[in-house]
Amino acid sequence: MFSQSEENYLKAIFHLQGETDDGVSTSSISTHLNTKAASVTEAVKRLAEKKLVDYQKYYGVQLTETGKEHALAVVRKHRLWESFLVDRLNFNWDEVHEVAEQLEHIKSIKLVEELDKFLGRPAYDPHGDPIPDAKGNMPEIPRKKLSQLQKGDRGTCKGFNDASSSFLKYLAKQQIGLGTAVEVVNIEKFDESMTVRIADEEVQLSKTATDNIYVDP
Amino acid sequence: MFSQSEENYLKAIFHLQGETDDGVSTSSISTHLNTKAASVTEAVKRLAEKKLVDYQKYYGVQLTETGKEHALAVVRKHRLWESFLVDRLNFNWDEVHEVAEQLEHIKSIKLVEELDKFLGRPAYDPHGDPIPDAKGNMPEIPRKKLSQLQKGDRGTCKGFNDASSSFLKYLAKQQIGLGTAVEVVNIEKFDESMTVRIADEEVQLSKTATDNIYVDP
DNA sequence: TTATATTTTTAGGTAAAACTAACTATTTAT
DNA sequence: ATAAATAGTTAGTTTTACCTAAAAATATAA
Ligand SMILES: [Mn+2]
Ligand SMILES: [Mn+2]
Ligand SMILES: [Mn+2]
Ligand SMILES: [Mn+2]
Repeated sequence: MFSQSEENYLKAIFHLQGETDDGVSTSSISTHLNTKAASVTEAVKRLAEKKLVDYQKYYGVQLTETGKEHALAVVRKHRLWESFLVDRLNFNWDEVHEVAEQLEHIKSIKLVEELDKFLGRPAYDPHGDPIPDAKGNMPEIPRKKLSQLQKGDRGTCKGFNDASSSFLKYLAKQQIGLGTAVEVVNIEKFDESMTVRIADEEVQLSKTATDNIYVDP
Repeated sequence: MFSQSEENYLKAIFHLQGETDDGVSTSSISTHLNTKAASVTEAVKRLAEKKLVDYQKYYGVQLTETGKEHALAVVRKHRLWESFLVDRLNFNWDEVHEVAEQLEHIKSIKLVEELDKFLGRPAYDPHGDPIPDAKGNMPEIPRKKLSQLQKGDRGTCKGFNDASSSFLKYLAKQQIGLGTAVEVVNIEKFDESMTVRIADEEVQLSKTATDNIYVDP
């Protein structure tokens, strides 16, 4: 149906689209996928041709309904496979993302359905991200970036951006995991770094780090 | 490391090489992979460049030691995934081959090792084919094509060529499976079709069918 | 042993997916 | 409002992987 490259673009656009409803820029896609903006322009033209995105020159792209459906199907597979690797094959949560990047492109509706059943229809992946069901629905969990909290705020870790294994290893070292309670002790003005209390221990977290930690306030 | 296309060529050459030690023809590869001979010529040049095959113009290709190792790694993955699909995900043996054709290209040594462990290190896949171990060793099971038996010979089914789902469905309908005892009742001269006895029932099998059934005489 | 048939390779194309360099449109700052 | 900076597109290449048609080599048959 669609190529791996096309699926990667759809997924990237889906993630970058977030809440806002204005177009996703080619440069943000190129950063996300480690390609060059010129390559993205070509790619989105092909996607527009196939009615997977709406594309307006110089004003970015947006997924069509079909495009979004397919992106969600890929996200579903990615998160199910990550769950499989951690829950059944003894992988650590910090070493599954790369493999899931490959597995998410396997084409077989039956495989996804049976895998989901086999895993007991998990609602969240190992990084706390919700797993869409076969129809593309997923629980809207209220969560913020840790970086959005103010001094004095408390919250519980609900998810982490799993794109980098080194980040997840770093979290493990800091004793931060799903469900960990955090309290913002201080925020440095000049670099937005944060001091947080985790079970009586105080740790320093960079803005880069707090941007990739999701909390339920 | 190697592309899906390259891996498919290596696997095809491995299967076509069989016992004989003369070169595999480009046309046989093209038939096997549903491509054109011209495409194969180009592909084997690339493989020869990478020292995965020895190629002599007009005289076919042979896998190098490295090429064979990699082919066996792909075969190992293919058969492990088929086992996973049948043993754990409720797939039928006749619907796993196509999916395994995709899964065999996933690159992760840990994944293969953990999958193997998870499945209890199976020795055979659902079609009776031996699964190579991590080093590429697999049991040399003595087996012949059913088509090689003579009138009056008996044997036990030890494997089936799983490339076509329709063939496996046909076998199921004829009540032929792994371990089934067969006796050659008659062979027609003109089309080499065979009459075999299976548990008191007599069935007619075409040469195409008997070429794809392996037996232990 | 020559002629014919078959197989294989070469030559020339196409399409996807990437790249760099150059150009153009939009945004921002003066 | 204009100029400079930034972002985005176009043009021209490259590599992989396929194709068809034509040419060349090998195999076979008279
Ligand atoms: Mn992931
Ligand atoms: Mn994840
Ligand atoms: Mn198979
Ligand atoms: Mn098999």
